[in-house]
Amino acid sequence: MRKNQIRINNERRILAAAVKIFAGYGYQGATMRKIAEEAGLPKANLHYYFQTKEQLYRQVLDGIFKDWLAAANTFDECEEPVEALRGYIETKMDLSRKRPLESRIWAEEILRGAPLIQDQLEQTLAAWLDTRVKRITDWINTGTIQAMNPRILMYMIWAVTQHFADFESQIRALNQQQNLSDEQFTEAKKQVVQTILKGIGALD
Amino acid sequence: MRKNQIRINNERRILAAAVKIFAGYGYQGATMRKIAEEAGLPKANLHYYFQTKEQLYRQVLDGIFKDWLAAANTFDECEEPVEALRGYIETKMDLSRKRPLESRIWAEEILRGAPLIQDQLEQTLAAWLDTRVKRITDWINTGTIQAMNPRILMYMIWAVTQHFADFESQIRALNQQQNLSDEQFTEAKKQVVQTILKGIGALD
DNA sequence: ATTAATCTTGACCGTTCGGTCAGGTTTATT
DNA sequence: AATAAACCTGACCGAACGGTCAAGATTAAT
Repeated sequence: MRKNQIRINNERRILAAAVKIFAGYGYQGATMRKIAEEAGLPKANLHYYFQTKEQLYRQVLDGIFKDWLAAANTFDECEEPVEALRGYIETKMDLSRKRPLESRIWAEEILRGAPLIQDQLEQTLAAWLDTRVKRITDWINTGTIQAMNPRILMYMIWAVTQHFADFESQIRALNQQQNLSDEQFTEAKKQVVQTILKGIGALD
Repeated sequence: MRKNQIRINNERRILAAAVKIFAGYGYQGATMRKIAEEAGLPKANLHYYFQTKEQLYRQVLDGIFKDWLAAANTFDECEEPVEALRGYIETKMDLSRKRPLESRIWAEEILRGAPLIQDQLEQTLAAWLDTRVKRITDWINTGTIQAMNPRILMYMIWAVTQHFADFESQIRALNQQQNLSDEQFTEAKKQVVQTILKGIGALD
């Protein structure tokens, strides 16, 4: 069932254009015309590969969701809480840095009440979170880290790491109209890791 | 220059409806028809009080911005860093709890690159932040709290506190399809305060 | 009671939206 | 070389958008 190369190429081009436009304008603000222009294809051609705007948007969301879950590898690979959490926070921060558009699309979807991905949240993401909550609970029970609500810890990590992508324009306005430099971002990453790990009693 | 009571009432009704609709659908997804329906007025009447959709949206944003800055009072009134930061974090958390719609409108505006409020961010908010950064720097210089980048601390506080409003639908999906109860929210607030204050070495 | 100012609204306008389709072109198969 | 399958696209469609306006209703001022 190998797909034709033409189809592969064009679907990729359209998806890449769709990420840019959906991130820049939101689902409602994005138009098939703009996406077609960005992709360098006539609008009717988009509808040949993706029947509707919603289907195109769903495929974009699916790709983001996969990356999102894949970022958890570091978390699972490490035995010790400090290493696991540090790795996970750093991976999420790097993801925010390298793929801010995807983060913003995700954020907007959640902001609107997650109309298209509620099932994925309730099924896949909930199961994903449960597994990690169990690991953290084990650490707490063995006295490796202090007692706390693991879910709230995860919410805090998500909030902070994604903030650097989602609120990039606010941070830029507060940083002399300049995006964070690599040095500034590295400093931020370090401070975020330090504050959270120390905040839960895993450091010092 | 007292405004007529009719005008006062209708402007208030329209603004309240606009907050609901803009928060629920985003700027592009919100329509004057929906806002009019929510307000219980004919669409043409909206245009009598607010010439354009953008002007209505601007007034909504202005109101949010004022609340946003007003939340800083606790921060300024306290001498000690622990009290000041705890008060500010708790106030922002309570704001997220009580006015999630406004938080979401703000978040969406920033997400889209802050096209309408860039000036306010660069002027008013930047000045506001500078003042607080100076206070935190003083605390650091007098050894009351450990060395760190105060701006990053503020970004972390904003990220976490607003997350509970902006990502409410995600948190709900991960909490047995139930919004956080008052007890759960109180626990979250406590843990957020604890983690951040301990994380910057202001506790223990 | 009269006038002026303010408020109300159904009907309408040009534009843009997502989506369709017929008919032509290119590519793959034999 | 012939046929089939896949791909391409300009022109078009009905619906919904933000916004306008003239004419009537209500309120305020004298």
